[in-house]
Amino acid sequence: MDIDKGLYSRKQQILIAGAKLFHKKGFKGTTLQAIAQEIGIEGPSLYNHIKSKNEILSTLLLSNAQEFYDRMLEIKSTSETALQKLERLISLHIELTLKNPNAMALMLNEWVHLDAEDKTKYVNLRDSYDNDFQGILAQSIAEGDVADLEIDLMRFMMLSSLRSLYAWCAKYKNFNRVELEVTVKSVILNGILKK
Amino acid sequence: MDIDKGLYSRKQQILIAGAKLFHKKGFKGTTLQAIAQEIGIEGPSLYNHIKSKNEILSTLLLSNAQEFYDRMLEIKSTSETALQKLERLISLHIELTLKNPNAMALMLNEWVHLDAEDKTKYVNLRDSYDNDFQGILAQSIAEGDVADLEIDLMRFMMLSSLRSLYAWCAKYKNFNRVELEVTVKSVILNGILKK
DNA sequence: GTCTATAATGAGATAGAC
DNA sequence: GTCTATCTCATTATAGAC
Repeated sequence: MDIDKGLYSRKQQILIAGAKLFHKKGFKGTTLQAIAQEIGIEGPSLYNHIKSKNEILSTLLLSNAQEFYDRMLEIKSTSETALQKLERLISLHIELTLKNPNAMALMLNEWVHLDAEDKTKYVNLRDSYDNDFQGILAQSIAEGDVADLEIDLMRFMMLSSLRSLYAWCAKYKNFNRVELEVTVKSVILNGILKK
Repeated sequence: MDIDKGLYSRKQQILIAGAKLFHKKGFKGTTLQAIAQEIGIEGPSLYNHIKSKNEILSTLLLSNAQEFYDRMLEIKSTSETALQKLERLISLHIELTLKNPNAMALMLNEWVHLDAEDKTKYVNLRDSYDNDFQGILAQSIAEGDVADLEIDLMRFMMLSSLRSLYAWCAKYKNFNRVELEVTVKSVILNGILKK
């Protein structure tokens, strides 16, 4: 029983415990009994709050994917340069990683266990995000700020390191957030070589 | 039955099929029946070649982790500059990714399902590799080639994008390998900004 | 070495009392 | 809303014939 009962509704407690355990042991490796125990009730009691084990996963994944996509639309619609938008996207990843580290981990792998309908929704949201990300990257090449390299690969490498940041934050807990943002931006934009 | 019987021993066929299915559906989401079907036999027949389902996973993970570490020791022991060693490490990741894409995917996540003893071995190999990688990075900072930023984070971002490359290769099958290496090195070393 | 039959276990989900 | 008891099914692994 690790989760404060006073602050969160049972449903929220289940989602928090689910994210933590799905991250630690995988969706298939996590039992409902384990989730229930984490919040101090018995397994079958969960069914007063959820419809199925899969519902926990899909709620976590779809809400986070939706949040990423909503924020992308916001950033896309500003009148900044594409490079400024890229910097905002880096900040966005860091912001949402700090807010929801366990969910970030799930978004990399556990979506394969969604059932068909939710998987389609999830993949569509993710693909739309990736597409828009690449569109902004293309624009920043056109604007002369970014190097004209294989764009799929650039987008892929940027998103790979951004999407893995949850693991770094979990390991080095005493980092300074501002310094984290500055360093991540520098590594992505300028590379590791000394100028 | 996707795997040519003539070229590989049954044990090898099982490992190839296991890697493919563990990657696609996760270790816990893959049944022995599915692995058996992939090579054209029945589930229980697998036990003529393996001791348990877990043995398939541990063989895959430990042999690949060992190969990474052996190659690291080779590279470490050369008399090149640290920066040249970093470039060799980037090439190493690409080489092993192309040789064994499914195993690369497993190394990111599925190791959590190893049983205690193998998990310890695996984590030790991985940590040793990461340590040596960071040591070379530190040396290249000392040699004045690499920027003196938060070194844990630089190492982490480099390895995150290198370890995810299997997914890019799977999606863009018609890439040129030389161009891939050149682009990856450029993005990591010089960043995405136009010079 | 492969098969069919089956044991043994574990986990998602439901029923019904409180 | 939570509990205990139970159903049901899937899956790992074994036994023993061929």
